[in-house]
Amino acid sequence: MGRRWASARAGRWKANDWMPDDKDALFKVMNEIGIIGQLTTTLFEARLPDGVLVSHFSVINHLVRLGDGRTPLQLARAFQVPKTTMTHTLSGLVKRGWVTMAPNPRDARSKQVFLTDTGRRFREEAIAALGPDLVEILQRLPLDPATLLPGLTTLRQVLDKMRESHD
Amino acid sequence: MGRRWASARAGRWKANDWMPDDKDALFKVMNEIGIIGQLTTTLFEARLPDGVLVSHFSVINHLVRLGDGRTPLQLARAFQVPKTTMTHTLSGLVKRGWVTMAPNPRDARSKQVFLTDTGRRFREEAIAALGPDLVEILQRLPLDPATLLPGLTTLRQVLDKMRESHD
DNA sequence: ACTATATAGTGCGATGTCGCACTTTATGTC
DNA sequence: GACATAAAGTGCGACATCGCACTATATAGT
Repeated sequence: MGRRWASARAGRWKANDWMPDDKDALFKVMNEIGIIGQLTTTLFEARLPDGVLVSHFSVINHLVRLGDGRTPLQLARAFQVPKTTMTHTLSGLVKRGWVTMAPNPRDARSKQVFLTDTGRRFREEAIAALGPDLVEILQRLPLDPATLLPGLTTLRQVLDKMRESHD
Repeated sequence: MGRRWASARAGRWKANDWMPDDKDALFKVMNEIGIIGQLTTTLFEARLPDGVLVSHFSVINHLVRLGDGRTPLQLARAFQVPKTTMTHTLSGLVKRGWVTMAPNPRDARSKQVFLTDTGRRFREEAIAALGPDLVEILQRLPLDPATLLPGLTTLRQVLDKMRESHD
């Protein structure tokens, strides 16, 4: 299972305790994001079959949306995980019969990942299983999630660019 | 190391592909949040000494901000991790001399976690080490992070409440 | 007081993540 | 074409996370 950890949600912090306002605000934003990401993962994973992780769904979902036939390395890059991790994740998908691996005709070192019908069906069911939770969140949330999206996307793009330029 | 995985950042999705607008927007928000959380963890961990994880910093930071003397279980709850995970994390902190564990005088089953001077110094250094990255993000970010904070906090609170009411 | 149940912490085993090193194949240089 | 270097994928080992089961202690009901 996965990733977790940010600052505990239990405490609201005072600004200017140890940082200027804007750094402090950014730090808090990243904190909240870490916590939300953790809670989201837990929530979603509870709706998936036993032993199936968000990583599995994410790869299948990616292949459905952007097309299969991708190589393992392309997938690893898309998800920002080491190739060994992708190897492991893909082996789980193969074991469950949700994808098949074929040699890549363009490059004998490489492979291609293809979806099976069972794999597509798994995605449909996972999405359906998550639906009620999304509805409940929307009911309780006193704001339109769409208002958050542009800012988050911008932040993600900035972080992505930094990652590229740093390594 | 830790948590990762969301949908790959590589593709922007069309609304109404398979969900009504608001569900789709919420799903995208959670996706972006997952990716940002992952990138943030990677970034921060690169600034920490070898083998030191965000989990270590988070616990120390929590103790500095909200006061030490907490029990391991209180910490586990604050961070939403199983108690076994907290046991493991704390053992790492003890090993590095950043906290000490003492029996809890109020409850002989329990313990209390106390910061050491070295532990406080580690926190200072970690924060200092992260500073330049925060500055760089702020320079590249064409918006004030403070504008994101209220919405994220609200979303986190909703998810927190749901967790409580579900289990 | 006695007993049943709940709680705090931990050891252990299973599994996910990821760095390192290796094999196989591609690419670039001469 | 021969050779050095790079890239794709995987085996292996280290380690983090976490469920299960266990011990020790507290609490509740009688």
